Amino acid sequence: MRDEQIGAALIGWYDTHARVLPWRVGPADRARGMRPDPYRVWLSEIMLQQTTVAAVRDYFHRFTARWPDVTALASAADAEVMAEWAGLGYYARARNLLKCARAVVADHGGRFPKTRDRLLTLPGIGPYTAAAIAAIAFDEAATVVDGNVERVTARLFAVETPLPGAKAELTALAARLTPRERPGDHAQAMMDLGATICTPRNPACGICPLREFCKAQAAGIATDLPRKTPKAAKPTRYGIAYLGRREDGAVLLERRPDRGLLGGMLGWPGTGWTEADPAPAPPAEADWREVPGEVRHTFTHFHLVLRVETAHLSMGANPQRGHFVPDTEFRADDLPTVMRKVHDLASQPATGD
DNA sequence: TACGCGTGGCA
DNA sequence: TTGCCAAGCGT
Repeated sequence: MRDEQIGAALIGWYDTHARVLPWRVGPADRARGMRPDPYRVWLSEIMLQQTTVAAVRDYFHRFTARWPDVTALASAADAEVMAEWAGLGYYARARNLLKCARAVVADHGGRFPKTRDRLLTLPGIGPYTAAAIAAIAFDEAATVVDGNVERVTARLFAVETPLPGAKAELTALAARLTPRERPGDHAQAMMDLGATICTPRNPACGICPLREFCKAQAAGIATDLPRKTPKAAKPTRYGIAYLGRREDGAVLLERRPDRGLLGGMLGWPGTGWTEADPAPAPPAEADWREVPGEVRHTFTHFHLVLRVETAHLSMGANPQRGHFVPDTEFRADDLPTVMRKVHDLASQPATGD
């Protein structure tokens, strides 16, 4: 009974407070029978994995303008998609995005499968995304569990088990709240609540529609939940990046291997990134000069400090690594952010001292 | 199961 | 400045 009351309070709040988002069909339009486009739901959910709405918005508009449906995306060249994704991070998502689009076209007639279990078989679609697409696009009563739902549920039921160990327990509790009616709106309501009211720090319990049901609020421990097992400290790694420019303005770039860090993306040739001082490894014979300053960047699990060296390369240069990209085709925005920072540092006018 | 995998905003 | 955090997935 209490679970149904919670669901009713949540959906009531959502009907009046739902955020307007480009990939969303609001409750009013939904009531008139409008359905969200599965392609747009899928694309947005992939982009939103571990990524904020603010960061996703422009990327979503560019992708849908350029590739309006899954067939168009499936036909795109790998390099075009990777370049369009540049800056958004977690580049395996972009590689899997293409794999998934091509699988939908090749194996499913260009239409997304409509059930959670079948969506789960597609590249880049895991438990969260499969449930989200099934619920939002196809009205399946799937339980959607992301970081927001974990936090809301942990507080609502005062679960003190630390994450990630509490995942199964929180999923079971979230499943109790999942309704047969409007499961997609319910899922989005849970996530909106977590994003705007039941936030990680300083939750706005005073205006929360679930306040009267919340055990953590009653116990005065809402801010402390969910508990988390502490993470290891990030080490610092060091490397050298080589920005070579030919007489005709072409720059020397290298496509990184599909697996691993920044997989499939363009970057500057360089040394490995190690905790020890890197041994120089220029990609071509030239008079390499160090650029004053350094690039600092932090990845998920380490800090990176990069020295940058530049050189003028002759028209006859035959680099051991990488390939020349003509001046007219090069755009720094096509690079992952750390590589764009290298370009920015090398492009700055000399400071004079 | 635990780790590798980006980036930008915020306190 | 630093660490934490965000609509996870693949291996």
